Amino acid sequence: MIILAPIMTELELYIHSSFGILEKKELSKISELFEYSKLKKGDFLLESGQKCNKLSFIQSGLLRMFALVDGNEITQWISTKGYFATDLASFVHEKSSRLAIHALVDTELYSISKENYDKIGEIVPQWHALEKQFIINCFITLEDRVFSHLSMSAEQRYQLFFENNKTLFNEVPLQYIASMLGMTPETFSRIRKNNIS
Amino acid sequence: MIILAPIMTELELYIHSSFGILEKKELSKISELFEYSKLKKGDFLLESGQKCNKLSFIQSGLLRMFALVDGNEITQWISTKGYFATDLASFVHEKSSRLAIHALVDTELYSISKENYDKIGEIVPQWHALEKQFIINCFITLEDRVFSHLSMSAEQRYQLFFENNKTLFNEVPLQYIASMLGMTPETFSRIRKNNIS
DNA sequence: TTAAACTCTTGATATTTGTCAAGAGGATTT
DNA sequence: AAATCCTCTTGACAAATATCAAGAGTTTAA
Repeated sequence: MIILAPIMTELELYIHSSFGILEKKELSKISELFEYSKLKKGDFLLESGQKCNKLSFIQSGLLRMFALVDGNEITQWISTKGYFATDLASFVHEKSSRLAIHALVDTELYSISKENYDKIGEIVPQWHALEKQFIINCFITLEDRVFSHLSMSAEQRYQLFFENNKTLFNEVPLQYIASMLGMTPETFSRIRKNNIS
Repeated sequence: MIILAPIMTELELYIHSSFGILEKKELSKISELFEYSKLKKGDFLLESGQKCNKLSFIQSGLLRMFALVDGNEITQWISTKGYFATDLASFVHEKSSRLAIHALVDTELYSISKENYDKIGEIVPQWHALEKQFIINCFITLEDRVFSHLSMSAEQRYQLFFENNKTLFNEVPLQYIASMLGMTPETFSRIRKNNIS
């Protein structure tokens, strides 16, 4: 892969903010492991039932992960620029995915195969520590999310999420956010009416 | 710490099943990093607001993690023999804990400090791989749990959990399981009445 | 071994949230 | 520019779940 300015920016930013500056040589070695691709709005990165054999770093755009349950789309998560997207269970255990991933807008990705992913740690030993930190943070985020379902009403979940993700509300269909928060679009709409601000 | 038979059994079992047999010397070095302790039923391993500065391996017994919200105890999780218990957010980021952890029955623990925990990887390099695997599995478990709140009714969550955790139902007050599944004890009781088996 | 404290259940009722149906406004396509 | 599809809203109603209150068994503690 040719090292493009964009990936240097986003990925570098990510790595830099995590464990400082790397040798240019190392950074280029890492970025060579990734493959650039584009998705048009609506394109699928992963279809339900497939094996998710790559991890994708979002250079720009938005991805939605969802599953089909009884004819209803359940939105698990929406991933934004600067984050990774994958079905971790499928990626790690090489089993078919319950989730589909599609692009909510035109999206640029840098994707890495499982095989290449394992090479990162060989190139940059600090990677393992970063990776661990990253997964732990994902874990904590999910723990908070479970907690919100145990202790909060739909309205409270809405308010908390709105405070922390205001920009997302202008970027994606609200029905997806509703689903992600565990409520119907109708309930979501009514809650919004009571929270005009 | 003197290496007792019990920790050899449970911890060894855990490590063995994960990455095979270690040199006895290494295993003993690891277990020396842990400290044995006992909790009586009702004793607290961690009180809400404290920093959780250790990770505890449960040799025997049961621990419940919960938070107090508006005077209601929200049970986040119940940990059993052979698993670790900690407030990961507090342990990793050294901030005060939202959760309290107490013993539901007399419980034996092997606890390790953050400082000593980091030494494990120095003694057994494979530890990092195991640790990563472990955290990922926890992540996947939580992801499934979130999914259950997005796509399932209280009754379905009950049924799923019951199928996978039948023994727990005879070991702990059911109200804790109800809370952990995100419903009141009354709803839980009514669901059980409809699921006599 | 009695009293107190838990734990679970059940009923009556209130609240929250979902379902169904219809329509308005925007965006996209032809 | 019209037709079509999306997206969001709203209303009426239904279903799921919570709340409150009381009571019956159990367990725990004095």
